[in-house]
Amino acid sequence: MGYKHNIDEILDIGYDVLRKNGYHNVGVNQILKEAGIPKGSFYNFFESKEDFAVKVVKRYGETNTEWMKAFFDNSELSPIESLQSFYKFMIDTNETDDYLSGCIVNNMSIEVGRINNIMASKANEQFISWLNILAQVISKGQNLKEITTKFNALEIAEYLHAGFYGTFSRMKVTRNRTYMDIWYNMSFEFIKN
Amino acid sequence: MGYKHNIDEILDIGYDVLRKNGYHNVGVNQILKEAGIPKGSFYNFFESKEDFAVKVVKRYGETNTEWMKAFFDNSELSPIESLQSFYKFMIDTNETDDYLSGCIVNNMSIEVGRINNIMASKANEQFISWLNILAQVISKGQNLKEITTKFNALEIAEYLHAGFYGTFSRMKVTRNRTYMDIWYNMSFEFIKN
DNA sequence: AATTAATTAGACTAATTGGTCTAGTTGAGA
DNA sequence: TCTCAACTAGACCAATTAGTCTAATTAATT
Repeated sequence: MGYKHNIDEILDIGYDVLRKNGYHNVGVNQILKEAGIPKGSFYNFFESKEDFAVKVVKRYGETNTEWMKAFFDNSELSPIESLQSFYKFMIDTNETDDYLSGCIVNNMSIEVGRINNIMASKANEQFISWLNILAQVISKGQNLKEITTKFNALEIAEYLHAGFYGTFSRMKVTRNRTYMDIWYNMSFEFIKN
Repeated sequence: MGYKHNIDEILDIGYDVLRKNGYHNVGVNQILKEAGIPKGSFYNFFESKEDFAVKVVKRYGETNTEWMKAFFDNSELSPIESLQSFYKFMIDTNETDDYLSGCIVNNMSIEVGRINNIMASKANEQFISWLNILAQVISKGQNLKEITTKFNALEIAEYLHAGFYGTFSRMKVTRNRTYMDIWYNMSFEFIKN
């Protein structure tokens, strides 16, 4: 049966709250309220607010890693086409979100990357894990001569995905997808062979 | 003579504090302490903490706009070379800062862009102002056939500069310039004719 | 010299912060 | 069925939050 509350459910709610509002702008009490748990349970599950936030990032990062793996494994498109369809999907997802939240790993990196070593290294971990999946697809595209070989696959992956992060800064203040679409068109024009 | 304290000096100190620590992680009392002013003076000069932060971003943005204008006006390099030297300088600047702070406009966009309309529009204003300067240089480079004409100057400017913002997320958690240098090499390789 | 508005100074406030503590409850294993 | 650790519950705490208020001081204007 288990007890009343479940860590993963709390982490999922925490993901929403932290992604939308950031780290320092959210109090523990707000998390308790949104998750519907008493403080005792929170501190039974997590050592501190920091520990909670790190675990939120970890869970999201790992879930997303699995999702990405499945996405590319199941794709019947060519490598470059599957990459394009991946980023198209990511941009569309942000549209349904009114372009306001962005990516929690990016948000945490910028807000607390400098002042919190544990969060910094956890965010970096997730990013690298995604990067390796992208690099594999890029590598396949290079072998098929779809993608430029001027740079190696991992570099192109980092270029693409961090470039995508740059679009979030613009999106959050312009609140539209204009620049994300420009980024998409230019990036794929540049890396195509 | 004037009074004891000066708004611009407070804003300059505020720039340092907010850039390094973010918005919600800094209290008004900390600003008072670092600037050496009493609370009465702060609330005499600024309506609120938000008003203060917006004015910090405005002042930095405008100062930087002037600096960029002078940088490109005084440059004796060709357009693409002056762009390269500009970004080289920006990367070096972050190195002296131990790669921890980044750009305040980017930081504020990510941390409070979603939840604070005034800050969002002020950050966007500064970004656009920089963008226009970059676009002018890019346009010159396009006329000289140094830079690709596959995309218009403003699009390339936004692509370049927001891409550079993406590098900050990586920098803040990896705390080195590796990815910034990769970004630099790839971006200029891609936009060169 | 008198008046006035701007500025300085910091004590104070109500609300909120992250976190602790104790008491009671639950569920699984012996 | 008994035992014990995990969990639930929320009152409580010291510190901090953004912001207010009143009084004193300063500089410029009349």
